[in-house]
Amino acid sequence: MTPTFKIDHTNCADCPIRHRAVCAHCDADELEELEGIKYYRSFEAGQTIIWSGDQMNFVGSVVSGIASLTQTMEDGRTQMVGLLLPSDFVGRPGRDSAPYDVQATTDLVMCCFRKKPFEELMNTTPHIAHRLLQMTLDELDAAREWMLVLGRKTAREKIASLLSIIARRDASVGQRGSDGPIVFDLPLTREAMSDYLGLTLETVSRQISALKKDEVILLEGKRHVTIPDMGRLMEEAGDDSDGGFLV
Amino acid sequence: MTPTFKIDHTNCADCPIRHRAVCAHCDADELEELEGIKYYRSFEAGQTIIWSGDQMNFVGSVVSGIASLTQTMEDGRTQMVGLLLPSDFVGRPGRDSAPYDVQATTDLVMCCFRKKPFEELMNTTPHIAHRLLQMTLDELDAAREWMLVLGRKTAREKIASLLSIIARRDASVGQRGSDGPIVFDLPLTREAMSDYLGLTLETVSRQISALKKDEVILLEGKRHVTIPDMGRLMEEAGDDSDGGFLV
DNA sequence: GCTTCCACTTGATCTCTATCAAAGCATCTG
DNA sequence: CAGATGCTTTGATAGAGATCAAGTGGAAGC
Repeated sequence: MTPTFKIDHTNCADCPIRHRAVCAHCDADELEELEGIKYYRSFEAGQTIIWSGDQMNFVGSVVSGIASLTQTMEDGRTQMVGLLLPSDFVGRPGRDSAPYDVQATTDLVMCCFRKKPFEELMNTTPHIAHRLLQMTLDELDAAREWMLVLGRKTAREKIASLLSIIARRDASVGQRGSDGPIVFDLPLTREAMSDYLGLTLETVSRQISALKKDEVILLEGKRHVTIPDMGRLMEEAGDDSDGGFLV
Repeated sequence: MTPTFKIDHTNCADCPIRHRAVCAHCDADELEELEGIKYYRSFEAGQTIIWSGDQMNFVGSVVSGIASLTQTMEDGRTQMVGLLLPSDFVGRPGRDSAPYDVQATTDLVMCCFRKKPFEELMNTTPHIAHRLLQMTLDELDAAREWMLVLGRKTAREKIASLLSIIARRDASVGQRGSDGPIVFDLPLTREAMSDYLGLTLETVSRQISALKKDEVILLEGKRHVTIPDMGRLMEEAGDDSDGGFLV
């Protein structure tokens, strides 16, 4: 349901970026110009990539690892407002400063493009502008879906919602549509989850324990999750079985 | 801080649409083509314009009145995910169906464009595509700012946040930057506010009474609000005094 | 004028989640 | 191995907001 542009990845083995991203590898034919302004950056877990208010002189995609967008109040309360998984786009063409902190939640590699030349390219290449609009609409959908989670769901439903997003994005590659169990490692600390869900880390821990006790999920160690029945998890999340499209 | 495109409205008296919208009036020079596919629609308060999942065969701007975007869970819990004030854009170029209900919160007039021709125009007119991207980025910023409100603010802060948005968007026209009191009529019922804020209507009512008792706001009747000190209200909202850019 | 209706207010109580506090359990360090 | 450190779990308690239940007040209709 997601892909707006069908990109053929068969000749693109070393490209980690999936359909939604703007990627020099995938579009080498039409976007050779990007090669010149492209560079890679690595970050360590915990590192802040951009502070809220800073100049942001690049755009880019996540290659590997996880980044988060967070907003912070003066008194220290924080809310994660976006979770960037591999292939997700970061950047605000036409804008100068970042309205939120961007942090590396795990070790992270990004594929960046200098903003100025990227914008020029965008202005002369309708294709890119169009694709960016589609990506931004996707992000907007995800943000709005998440508003329902934050505003109206219980702690237990919030956890189930988060798990089902991560399961779908992280683990389902190669398992699409299968009914079997889904297995993955949680890429977030309990604290990061609490920042995303508008909860405290204690509540996150308690609800995860409860879902485990009720066998909605199986836990090995603290991070290794097995979901025996995805449908059951989505019921717990309060989603209709159809399944959304978050983040 | 908001306008990305400076449009001169001095010769545009009958155009209700402000800087952020795509508007045939304002851009008559370059967008004459739009005239042919433009039409107006009126709705009564309470009417549903689009149901979640429906085909959405137009895009458009709010001319007068207020519309809301809401998501609903199977058990009836609802969350408003967007509030559309005059000049705001509705529509998802490139998408077929709506992911949420669109409702007229007050009597409403919209300026619509048939989607197909609008999209064709968009594909051949980089200017429009570019402007749409900017508008979508604005909406994304607003949605993310609202995630902080939903996830981390107290009921009192939520109400103050909502009042300060409405005050800035609704009443400040012609009062920009002034330090004097701000006066406006609340365009939302207590229930609509509760849907927007992730609260119950009783809590909304109690917190409004509390803000009134503490003289953060003055109330005449149930809807007529005076804000004697905007700075005070924004402190109550937990915003830094700079002031955000919501909705 | 009286009734009805609707949006709103206010009160009493309950419950979920936050808060405060302590302890468990890996991994790393010396 | 002992100790430190970081992430996590669990327990006890408190508090913000939900829920249930009346009641108010203004506008519309008869």
